[in-house]
Amino acid sequence: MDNMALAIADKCRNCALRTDDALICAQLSTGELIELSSHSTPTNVDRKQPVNARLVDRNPIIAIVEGVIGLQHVLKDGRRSIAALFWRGDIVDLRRDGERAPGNLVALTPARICSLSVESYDKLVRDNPDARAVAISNMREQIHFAADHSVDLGKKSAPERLAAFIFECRRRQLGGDDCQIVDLALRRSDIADYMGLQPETVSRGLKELERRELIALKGRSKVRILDAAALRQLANGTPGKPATPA
Amino acid sequence: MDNMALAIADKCRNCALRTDDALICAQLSTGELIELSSHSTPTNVDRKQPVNARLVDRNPIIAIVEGVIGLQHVLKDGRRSIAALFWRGDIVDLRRDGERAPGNLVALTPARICSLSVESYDKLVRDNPDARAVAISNMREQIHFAADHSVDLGKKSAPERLAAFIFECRRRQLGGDDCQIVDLALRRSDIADYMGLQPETVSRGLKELERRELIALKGRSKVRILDAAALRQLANGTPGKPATPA
DNA sequence: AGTCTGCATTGATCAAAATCAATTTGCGGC
DNA sequence: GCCGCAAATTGATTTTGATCAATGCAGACT
Repeated sequence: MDNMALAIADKCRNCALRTDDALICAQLSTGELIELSSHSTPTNVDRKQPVNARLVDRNPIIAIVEGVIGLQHVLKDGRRSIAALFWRGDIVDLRRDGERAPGNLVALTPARICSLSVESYDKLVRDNPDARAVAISNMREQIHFAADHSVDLGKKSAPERLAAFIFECRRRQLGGDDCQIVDLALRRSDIADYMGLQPETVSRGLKELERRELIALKGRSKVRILDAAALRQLANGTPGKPATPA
Repeated sequence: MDNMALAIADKCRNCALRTDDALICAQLSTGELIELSSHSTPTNVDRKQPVNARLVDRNPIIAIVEGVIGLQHVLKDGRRSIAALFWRGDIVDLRRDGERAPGNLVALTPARICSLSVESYDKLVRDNPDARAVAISNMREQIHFAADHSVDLGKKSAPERLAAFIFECRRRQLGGDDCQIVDLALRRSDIADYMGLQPETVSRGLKELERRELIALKGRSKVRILDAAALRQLANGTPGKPATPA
């Protein structure tokens, strides 16, 4: 029992995946947690650093504990795009077959992740219905989110995309959906790569939202939402008046 | 036993979901199939028709039997975008919460779908490990595919997107990955809405691929791949020489 | 305090794709 | 085989955002 307590203390005590009731490790019995923890590797990743390839290769299930991780694809001529963002609680399953390159995970903020072995993860999903429910529901959210993101990239203007991005940040940040102040979390160039824009366009776009009095920029990475309803409208693709005419 | 045989005969006999070993209903015992079939509604949908909203509302799990279904979002000023494509064997789980509009399913070719009740679908995923494996692996593919699609939309040129689209069609069509002739399946304007382009640009882009001798257009909807390697390169984002210079 | 260094912003061009407006082309029905 | 029509193509023009090139700024380090 001391061993068990110690085993948990070692890695998992205080880990958000365990302490937040909605997340995967909170669904586990003590025994399951100990078992899982012996096949998991928690790691800190500095901003801009890729997640260790060897680690991913051995344990291709990555749970995000803290920070933001991007799934990055680099085209052969250097164009970079970030196909998806993963936030606290998300589970990234990197197993894949097929002809297209899988892309690689990079930290877009200082981050903490925990990589799990496929065997223990699959076992959990098989045997623990609560863990399974969390895992499946996270997958479903990822699918729905990806669809929304495709709509953003497919047909929206730069300001619309940025409005959508601000809401994504708000939804995923600790305070949740009712904060007035939103932390953009990523650098301009990462926002650009994620939203299919150039950094300059991100900059101008945020300025434009400010000019329309939908937001106020507070320093480099914080935004105060001034008119949440109008910003939401814009994010959802309502054309949006070209600002208050004189 | 006659009843059982009849019950299967009624709806599920000859259904691809049952006859194709890789698909969900092929994983079920006779009893499970009968049970599921009593909570499922197979439907044909004509091209351009939305999937009946009431049907989706009652049974929000949609399995694609045949044809192509698109998840369509229409912005308030009429811009249309198709966030995802679903092909034979795909399972669409439309349950979702959250602020963004869910989008609606429309048939992009004449299609056949089967809508399942959440209860019986969840029961299946809970109790039948093989069915669960099929369902989860389909979700994982959808996630990976969506990521690839985001890369296409985020940073690729029109010809690159079209090359990627041709490969998507090839991968999902019955013949599979080694066909020379690919059926584009969708109309130009649907391709446009899916790939984040305008129909005119799709037309010009396909012409461009033909000019570069990567493909040959065979009628309106069929394409012969002339140089699969180079086309793949282009799809993957290698700049691509501006055609054979004189 | 002073410099260094990465980011962010700004401004001036440029190019790709969108838009607008006709035609043209196939294809299903007679 | 010939209509009729939706879909596809073509061409001219405009727009948006990318690109290129500085400049500005704030925090880290000495």
